Amino acid sequence: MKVPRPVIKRMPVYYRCLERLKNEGVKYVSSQKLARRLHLKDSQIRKDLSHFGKFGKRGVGYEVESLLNDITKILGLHKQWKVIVIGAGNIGKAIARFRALEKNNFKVVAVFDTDKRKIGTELLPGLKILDMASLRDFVGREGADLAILAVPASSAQAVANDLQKAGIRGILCFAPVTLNCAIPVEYVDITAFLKTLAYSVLTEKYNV
Amino acid sequence: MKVPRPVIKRMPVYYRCLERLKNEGVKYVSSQKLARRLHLKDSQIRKDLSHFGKFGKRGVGYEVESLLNDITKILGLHKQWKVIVIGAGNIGKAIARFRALEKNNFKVVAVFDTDKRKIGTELLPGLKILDMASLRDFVGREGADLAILAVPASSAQAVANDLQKAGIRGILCFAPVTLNCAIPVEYVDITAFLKTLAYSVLTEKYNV
DNA sequence: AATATGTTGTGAAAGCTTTAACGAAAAACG
DNA sequence: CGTTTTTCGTTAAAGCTTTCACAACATATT
Ligand SMILES: NC(=O)c1ccc[n+]([C@@H]2O[C@H](COP(=O)([O-])OP(=O)(O)OC[C@H]3O[C@@H](n4cnc5c(N)ncnc54)[C@H](O)[C@@H]3O)[C@@H](O)[C@H]2O)c1
Ligand SMILES: NC(=O)c1ccc[n+]([C@@H]2O[C@H](COP(=O)([O-])OP(=O)(O)OC[C@H]3O[C@@H](n4cnc5c(N)ncnc54)[C@H](O)[C@@H]3O)[C@@H](O)[C@H]2O)c1
Repeated sequence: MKVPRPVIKRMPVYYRCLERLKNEGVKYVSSQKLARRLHLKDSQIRKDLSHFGKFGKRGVGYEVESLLNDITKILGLHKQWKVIVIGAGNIGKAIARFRALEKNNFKVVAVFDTDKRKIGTELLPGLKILDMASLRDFVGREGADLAILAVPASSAQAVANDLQKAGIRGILCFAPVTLNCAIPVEYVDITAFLKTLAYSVLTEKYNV
Repeated sequence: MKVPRPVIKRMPVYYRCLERLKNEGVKYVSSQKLARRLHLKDSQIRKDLSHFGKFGKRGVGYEVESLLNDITKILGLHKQWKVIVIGAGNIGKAIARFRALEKNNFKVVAVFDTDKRKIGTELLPGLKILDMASLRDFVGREGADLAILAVPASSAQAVANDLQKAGIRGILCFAPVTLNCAIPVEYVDITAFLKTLAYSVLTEKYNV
């Protein structure tokens, strides 16, 4: 039975909130307390979790650490995902250097570019920028599951095609385009977020 | 009458597709052709646009350039938005250097940080990193509408409070937290996108 | 042991969004 | 000039998601 996409999009939000609670030393949390922190309805949280099983204890709530483990499994974060970054420009470098990814079990194993001046330079100890020409070999040899696409919009579709051929199974796309792909794609169009934000500011009602 | 959020989230997608068509020299486009490019239903595009007015011509479609102008107005992109970036780290610098923002009428007017070693250094010609202590003065004096929040999660809420007090009207938040704010906030939690992507890869059905 | 309080999981209702269907308009064509 | 083709804007239906409401269970209290 298919889980609705809005539910899937909220799971990482629960995850990060539980992680925080765990660090704060909180042992148990109710759907109501979670809801207050996340500006959601408690019934929504319970319904969301019910898609995957029963994790709570009536009268008590959810054990923070065990629910966190359950969500980790649900999202598939108990095994490490190997990630490659395509495009060692502004955004590609920022992400490759972002160490918190590893805490979430996403490991950046390589960065690729076509720019001869960049190829061979070291972004982090042990993380050299590789030639796009070696993409297919690399993925075949070292294995990689996901790709973060940080190239100009004009080359995004071509690169996406290469990624699929190389055996990549999912793409996180920063370029402002809609890709034609047979594998899952998530889009992070930052200018689109700003536009949505601009609209919200313009139409905002006086609230809270 | 309130426009549904899913509609607002699609408007920037229409925008970027029309921009592309304009560059390709296309003069007219039908909802069907747009739908095919964007993997949507034509009826959805027509319905979405109908929330804002009548932009098409029966039997013909939409005039690319004029629809682009209309969407520009709808999203409030005909006037320039002054944007400040908070946190001159990996992601903050990448965004401050991202020139395409200006084409969309978002102008990064300042970058702020608390790190004494960074303050005063120049990120781009004419774009110095300023001291957080001068935030309120700056916003009061120069004016700024939106803030891009690129500080560690641990300080995000405190900074958000400062931003509101300074008069900022909307926040684009890269930190993996849910903020308590009275102004509009959009979240860009990159690890959350990766988690959603991981889930999709795991549960993918063999398709297309 | 009985009562009070708290909280989950879930079925049903309400609310919202997408899709289908079609009349009305615009252009193209013979 | 009437007919055909195309495509919009809109109403209504279908489909999906959120919220409500409550029985069932868990613990604490007296
Ligand atoms: N920088 C940002 O803050 C930002 C924000 C939102 C979106 N984006 C988007 O992210 C993408 C990258 O932006 P950026 O600012 O990092 O650009 P950039 O120009 O700094 O970097 C792009 C990199 O991709 C490389 N490249 C180009 N074609 C390639 C190919 N076919 N294969 C492999 N590598 C290739 C270039 O050599 C360059 O190093 C763009 O699509 C942009 O619209 C960037
Ligand atoms: N780098 C990435 O690719 C990436 C991806 C996803 C999310 N994020 C998130 O974005 C945020 C920033 O990430 P980063 O990698 O750029 O971190 P970073 O450590 O490189 O940069 C953070 C910057 O914020 C500054 N800072 C700290 N406290 C501040 C305060 N109170 N006021 C003003 N400035 C302050 C620091 O001096 C530093 O320059 C984090 O919340 C992170 O989780 C980053």
